[in-house]
Amino acid sequence: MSRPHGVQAEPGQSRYAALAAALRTRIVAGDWPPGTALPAEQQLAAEQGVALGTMRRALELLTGQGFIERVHGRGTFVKPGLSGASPLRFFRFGDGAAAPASRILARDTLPVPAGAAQQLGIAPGTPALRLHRLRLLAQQPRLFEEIWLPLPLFSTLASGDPADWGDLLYPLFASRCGVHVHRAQDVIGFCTLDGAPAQALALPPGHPCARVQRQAFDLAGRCIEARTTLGDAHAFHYTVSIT
Amino acid sequence: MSRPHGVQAEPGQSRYAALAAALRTRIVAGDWPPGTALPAEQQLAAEQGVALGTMRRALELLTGQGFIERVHGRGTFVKPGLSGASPLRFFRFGDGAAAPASRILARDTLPVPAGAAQQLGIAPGTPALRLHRLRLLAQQPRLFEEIWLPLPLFSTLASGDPADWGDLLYPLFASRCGVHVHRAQDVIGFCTLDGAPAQALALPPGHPCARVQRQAFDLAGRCIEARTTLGDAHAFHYTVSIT
DNA sequence: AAGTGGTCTAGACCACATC
DNA sequence: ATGTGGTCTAGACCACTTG
Repeated sequence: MSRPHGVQAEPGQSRYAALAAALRTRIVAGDWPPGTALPAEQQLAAEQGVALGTMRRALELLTGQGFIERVHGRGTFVKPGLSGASPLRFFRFGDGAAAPASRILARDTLPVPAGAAQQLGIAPGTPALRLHRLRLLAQQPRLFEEIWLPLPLFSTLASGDPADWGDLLYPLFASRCGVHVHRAQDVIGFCTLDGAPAQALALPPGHPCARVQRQAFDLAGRCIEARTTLGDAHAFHYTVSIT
Repeated sequence: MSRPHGVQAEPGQSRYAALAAALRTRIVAGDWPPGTALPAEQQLAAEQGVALGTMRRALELLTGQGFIERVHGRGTFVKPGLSGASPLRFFRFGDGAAAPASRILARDTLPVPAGAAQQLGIAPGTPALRLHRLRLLAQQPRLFEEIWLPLPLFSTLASGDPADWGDLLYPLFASRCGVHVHRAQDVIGFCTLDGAPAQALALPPGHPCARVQRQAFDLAGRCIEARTTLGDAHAFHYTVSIT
C-alpha cells in the first residue's frame, strides 16, 4: 500500500501535525508568498492521500499558529504579516481620534552595539542601519524610538528620502525590502529619560519613562528588527488578561 | 428532563456552539462544581441526540474558553480555578529561587470607595472587606497590596487570625468562601509612591513605582476582587507577544 | 478488562463569495 | 453555476488511565 504523496509522521506525532509541519515548511520556504492563496483543502487532502477532516485539522493548527487565514467561500491565504502593532498602543495620550505621525530624526550606518546585536542574532560591530524616529500625536512628540536593522536585508532603506516613507514601517519593510513581519515580542520596563530622547520629547532629564524593547521576526523566525521605544511613564497603561 | 433532543440552536448559531452554551450554563449554575468530572463525551452526545464529533467540537470550545480541562484516558473536568497568577510575575527581584511570602498588615470592614466599588460592580459606600498585604522575597518587602472584597461573600474572612491564611489568597478564597477565581484582568501603569505603601516598602516618598490594578472574576463573570499592587518601577518587566 | 479521550475516515449537506 | 470553507454524521480504531 502506498500513498500518492505521503508525509512521514515522526513516531508519537499525529498525522495532522505532520501535515501541518510539512505545509509550514513550504510556507516558510516561500512556496506560497504572503498574501497568496493555498490550494483548496479538497485538493491538498487528495494530494496527500488523506481524509478531508484530517487536512482540515492540519489547517486549523496553522491558523492557530498565525501562518494562514481561512475565509469562508474565498480560500486559505498565507498571512500577509503584521501592519499595525505600534508600541503606541501601550500609551494613552488623550487624543485618541488623532492619527499618529512619524518623523525620522536620523539614519546612519553604524557598527551594531552588543545589545542590539544579540537581539538580532548577528556579530557585534557588524555594520547595520540605525534609525532615530519620533512619533507624534496631534503635533505633540510622544515617543522616541531607536531602531536597528540588519544590513544586507534593509540596504534599500539606506538611500532615498526618509520623508517619503510614510507613518508605518512594517508596510514599508514589505514593499521596499520584501520583509514580512510575522511575529513580534515586546519587553516592557521602566527607566529615566536622558540626553537626546529627553530633548526630542521635550521632557526634563530624569523624567520617568516606560521602555518597550521589541524584537520583530519574519516567517522563518529570524529577528529582523531590534527597537527601543521610550515614552512618558505617566501615559503608559496596558491590560493583561489571565486565564 | 429526559427529552433526547435537549438544546435549541438560535438562528445563525451552529449546533456545537449551542451545545457549548448549554453546557456552560450548567457549569456556571453549579451542576458540576469546579474540579469534578463531566459525563463522558459518548454519554453527553447520546443525551443530546448528536453525533460524537459534534459534541467534541462543543467541548473543544469550552476548553478554549477555559471552562473545562480534558485529560486523555481520565475524563473531562471543570477547571478548579486560578491558583498562581500573582502580580509578582510582573517583577524581577533577582532572587528567583526564593519562595514568596505574604503578611497581612491590616484587615478592616469599611465603606468601599468609588474606584473599587465600580470595579466590583457594587454601590459606593457599601461595607466591604479591605486588606493591606505585603509580599516579601527573601525577607525583603517587595510589593504592597490593597485588596477590596465584597462582603456577604467573604464574611468568613472578617474573623480569625490572618496569620493562618498562608501565602496564596485564591486557594483560601476557594476553601474558606467557596469562591473560585476563573479569570482575572490586570491593568498596568506607573505612578509614584507615598505614605503607607512607601513606608511598608522602605522606599522614599516620590519613588517611581509600577501599579497593577486587578479585577478577578468567578465562573459566573461577577467581579469578586479589586486589588491594587505597588512595587518598585525599576524591578518591573513584562513580555508581550504579538501575532 | 473496561472506560476515557484522541485520531482518522468517507461521505452528505450548508453557507458564503465570485463570476 | 461553480468553487470555497463550515457543519454534521456514523462509524472504526488507537492511546492512555484505572481497577
